[in-house]
Amino acid sequence: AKAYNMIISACARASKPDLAVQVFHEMREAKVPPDQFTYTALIKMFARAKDLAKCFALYDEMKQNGVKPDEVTFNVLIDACARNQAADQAYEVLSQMRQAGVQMTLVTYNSIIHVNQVAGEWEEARRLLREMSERGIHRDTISFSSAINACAKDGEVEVALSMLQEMKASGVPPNNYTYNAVLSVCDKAAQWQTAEKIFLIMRNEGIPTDNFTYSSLISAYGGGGQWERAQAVLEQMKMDKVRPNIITYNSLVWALANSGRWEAALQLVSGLSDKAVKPNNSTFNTLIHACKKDAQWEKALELLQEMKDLNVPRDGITYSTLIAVCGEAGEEGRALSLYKAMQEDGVTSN
RNA sequence: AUACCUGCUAUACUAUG
Repeated sequence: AKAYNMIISACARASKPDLAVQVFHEMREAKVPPDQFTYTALIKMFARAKDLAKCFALYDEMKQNGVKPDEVTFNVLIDACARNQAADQAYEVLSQMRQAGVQMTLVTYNSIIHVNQVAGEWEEARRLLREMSERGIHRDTISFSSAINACAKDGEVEVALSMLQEMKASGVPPNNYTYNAVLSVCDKAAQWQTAEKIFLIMRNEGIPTDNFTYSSLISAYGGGGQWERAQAVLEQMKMDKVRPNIITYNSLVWALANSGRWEAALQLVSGLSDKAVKPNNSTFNTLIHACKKDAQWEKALELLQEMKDLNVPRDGITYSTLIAVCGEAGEEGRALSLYKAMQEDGVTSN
């Protein structure tokens, strides 16, 4: 079975699910019984493809064939639920894991905390951190980073900061994921001053900063209308030798737009043509939304044309934003014709 | 070698909500 498993994993890694399934069938025809590794690898593959139904079908098949799901199988199933934002199903898997007498490991806890993160359940995440400690399960950087992320949805900065503090007090080293998570919480909580403070601490501690760091910081500034500080971050990045990517630029475009500086936002994007970074769907959607200010509906339609010219994909957000811009500008007729244009463009609304 | 040796976990951008 090991040889087949290796092939299946290789197919999964290469994102060739059909091939992996084919090998799986050949395995059965060759009368080689699949084992835990086989099923778990396949479940993981469908987890990544966000096909929860297939994950559970394999899980059922596995049990029917008398292959006992082990701790890794359950962890992968929990991860599959997290990726599909199916918190309830994740908890159901957890209870089946208990019923099967399989012990929860560090990764199980981390995966469940990730589920809490997706669901924004910071209280549950905090409880699990405590439970791990009580049960003598070593908590690692991922445990705390995920728990901090669980605070993002509700913007619970105080809780996130206390988790960071406890982490340090427990001797668990924060890394860039940890600090980026804290920055993300500050962003969601609209606390750019706290974000700035955290960023400085991060650098003082010698934690490497990356594009996630800067884009979160830029968004936090943008949320507070601090477009000048947001712009300054881009300069800081150059000094720090971190190359901005399209998301970083999009964050700045959004920060400028949200600060009422739509002209600067447009200028920033035109300036991208010299760089290796190409504007994408989000870039344009943000710019189109920025046209709401001052009823710039003509500019918005120009941007739509530019998207087509540059082969930037349009989506439902593009058109619903355009319709809103035209509608608010008193151009109801255009708003209506945009709906038709959307269908002609092959974009389905939802 | 308590590493590697078939399977598991965390972070950033856009409209509406």
